[in-house]
Formats: sequence, C-alpha cells, structure tokens
Amino acid sequence: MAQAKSLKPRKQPRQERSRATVKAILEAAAQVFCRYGYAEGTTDRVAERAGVSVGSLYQYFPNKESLLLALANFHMEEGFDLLERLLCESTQQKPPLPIMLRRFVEALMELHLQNPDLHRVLFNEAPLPPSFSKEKETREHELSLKIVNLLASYEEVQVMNLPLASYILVQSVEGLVHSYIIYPVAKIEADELIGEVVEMMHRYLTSASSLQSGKL
Amino acid sequence: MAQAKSLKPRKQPRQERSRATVKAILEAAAQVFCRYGYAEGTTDRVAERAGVSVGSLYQYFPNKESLLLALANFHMEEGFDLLERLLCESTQQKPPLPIMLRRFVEALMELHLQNPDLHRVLFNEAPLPPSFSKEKETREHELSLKIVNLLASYEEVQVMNLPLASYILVQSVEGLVHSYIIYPVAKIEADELIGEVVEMMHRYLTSASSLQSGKL
DNA sequence: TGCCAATGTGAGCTTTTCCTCATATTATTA
DNA sequence: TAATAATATGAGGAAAAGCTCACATTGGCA
Repeated sequence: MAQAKSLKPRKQPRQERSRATVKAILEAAAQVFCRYGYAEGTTDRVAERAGVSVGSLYQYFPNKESLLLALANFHMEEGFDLLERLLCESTQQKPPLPIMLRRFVEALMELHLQNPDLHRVLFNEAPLPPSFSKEKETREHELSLKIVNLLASYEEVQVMNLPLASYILVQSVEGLVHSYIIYPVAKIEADELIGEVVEMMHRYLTSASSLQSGKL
Repeated sequence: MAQAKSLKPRKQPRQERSRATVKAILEAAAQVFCRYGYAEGTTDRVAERAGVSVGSLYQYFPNKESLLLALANFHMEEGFDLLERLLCESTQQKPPLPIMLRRFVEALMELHLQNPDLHRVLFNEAPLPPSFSKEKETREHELSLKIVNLLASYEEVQVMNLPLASYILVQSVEGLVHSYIIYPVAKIEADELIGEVVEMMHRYLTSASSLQSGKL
C-alpha cells in the first residue's frame, strides 16, 4: 500500500534565479504531461524541457506526485479565482439574470478551452491525491455560499432550496462543458450549446414548480 | 512517443477452464485497480488476486493497457445497455414525462453507485486509449437519436433543437451524478438531488422560451 | 575580496514493472 | 491409450523511471 510521502514543496526558492527555475519546471511539466500523459511524462523529460537538471527539480519538489499536485492546485485556483471575480462583479452590477448566467457559462467554457489537453490530463487521467479533493471541496463550499446569496438577490428566482440549486448549476454546467471540450461534438457549435444551457438554467431558476411540489 | 501496440485480446478462450480464467482475471483487475489505482495496480497483483499466474494473464491480454480497455468497455456497455433498455421500455409504455425523466436519473445514479471506486479509476484516472473514446462517441450518437425520438413523442416538450437538448440532458445529468458520487456532499441527500434534477429537466423541456428566442 | 549560503548539475544506483519463454499440466480427439 | 492441442506456471530478463548525492557554480554580503 502506498504510504503517505510528503507532497509539500521541499524548499522555497529565495533568489530570483530559483524562482525562475521553479516557474520553468511548472511550465515544462504542463507541456510534458500534455504531450506524453502523466505516466509517460517522466521527471527527466520535465527537467530537460525546462532546461534544468533533474537535481534542480528535486530540490523544489520532493517527488513526481508533488509536481502534479502543484500544477493541479494552480489550475484549480485559476478557475476558482475566475468564478469569484465574476461573482463579485455580478453582485455589484446586478445584471439581468440571463446575462449573468451567460457570463458564467461563457467563462467556464473559455477556461476549459484555453488548454483542453492539460485539463484532461490533470482532472481526468492523473491520480490526484485526496488532499486535492479536500481542498477542492472547501473551495466549492465557499463558492456555493456566495452563489446562494447572488441568486437570492434576484426576485424572479423561484427555486426553494438555493444551496441545492447552486450545486446543480455549478456541477451540471461544469460537467457539460468538460465533456464537450474533451469529446467535441462536431454537430454542435459552442455558441449554440452555451445559449441552450443558459436557457435551461434560466427556466429552472424562474419557473414555478412544474411537478407536484417536491414529494415523489 | 508510445507506438500503437495491439489492444485486442490475444486469443479467445476455447475451453470452459480458460473462460473461467479470463473471467477471474477481469474481476481481479477490477478489484486491484480499485484498491491500488491503475498505475500501482500491477499485472502481477492482478494475476495473484485472480489465483492464476502472470503467464496466463498474458495469454489472453497482450499487455496491461488491453486489460484496462476490456474492463472499461465492459462497464461502458453495461451503462449503455441499461439506458437502451430504459429507452425501449419508455418508448412502449409512454409514462408521463416526469416519471420517465425520474427513471433515467435514478438509473444513472444507481449505475454509478454500484461501484463508485471502479468508475472513478476507469473514467477519471486511468489513461484510456483513443479507441475507447471513438467507441463511446458512436454509442452516444446512437443513443442520442433514440432519445430524440422519445422526446419528440411527448407533446408537452417545447424545445426546438432536440438533438441539442438530448446532448445537454445526458451530459449534464451524467456529470452531475458522476461528481456527486465521487465527491459526495454531506448536506445533500441523493433523493433530494434526484428530485431537483428531474425538476430542472422537466422545466427545461416544457417551458416556453423564457429568453428572447435563441439569438444572443 | 573572500566567505558562506543558495542554487545547479548529471551520472548512475535502486527499485519496480511489464512481459517472455521454456516447461509442465490438463483436456480432447483419434 | 497415445498423440496433439489447449491451457497454466513462475523464475527471471529487459527496460525504464524515480530519485540521490557528491561536487560545481553563482550570488549576496561583511
């Protein structure tokens, strides 16, 4: 059974030179993992691509897994930051609901589109450690609270259980975009998809209950 | 760069004995991949768990990847079969739309629930070859056609672009269920989630357009 | 300038994994 | 029952990947 080896960066770069090294290593790792996949993306290759020696790599990352984790964390942060920023803007500006929804869906789409291969490798192929999931979970929870507040500020939003609605919104759009990017469907245009997803979200949020309430 | 090695089963088992061996190997592989992950799930361990020698394993699977592919194909088929069956039933019985939707969501949930770890390993961690994606794509396309027909038979369904709606339905429910199973959210009950997803689908399908048509 | 800490190097050790093959056992057929 | 095909075995070869460490270089500072 794999025992828990340290995943934290081994030492912090203190000089400018080493900060550049770390940056180069992370960028190289992204490229190498994309090109070869995680398993075949060897640390030797990463070091070579970064133009440094393997030894340097292991000065800052105690093992290959920690390199993966650093990359995954970085890209997760990027995603959450984007959403938080949009959320902030929307809370202040209060654009009409459909506009607001569209912005979120578009943002998520662009996020995935800017490096589909990397997203696939990181989140669909590489074995991320549990610590990553924990972190993701808490970040998602924070985000959810803010989304609930935002939704609550729209009078036309009719759904009862806002936390649940927020979860469904985020996860279904995320899942949809994710699979669309990974396995693009020739017959469906991105714009077309975005428009329709926004429709769905809007109808869901604003319709009066179309079934016999919640029960059965 | 990894060159394309054969992924097809090496030879077909002809006697009862060898059919049992192959079955044992596949079952063992599922267990071992679950417990250790794909990378650490070595072929030696699979053979040991199956109670056969590595040599026997390599009689039927030319390499580790082909074992993964066989497993993934098996479980993909299982999923598609379930949906096709449901689709067939629904086409004949024509249950009310909400009932029909609920059955699908529940079925998908149960499917993921019956072995969450294996699903995660196969579809979120292991590096599946392109041939798998191709197969999945065509199966999904076939399924989509049937869903379109089924949806078209409900008068209350208002959406214009049925193929698009069918894609959105399948992918968003799949994504939602998938992430719910992999990272369960303590505060959300499965039943609660199912009910709400059905709501969303139903509202999406039956509402008149709530935005300014499709444009912008 | 000289000293020490920070940083960088890369040959090669260690470990592991996939997979083969010569051999043995079991089933089938004549 | 003898002969042949199918199946099973598992020690060990080959290849590769992760990672170390003794040594070299660079930068900051007294």
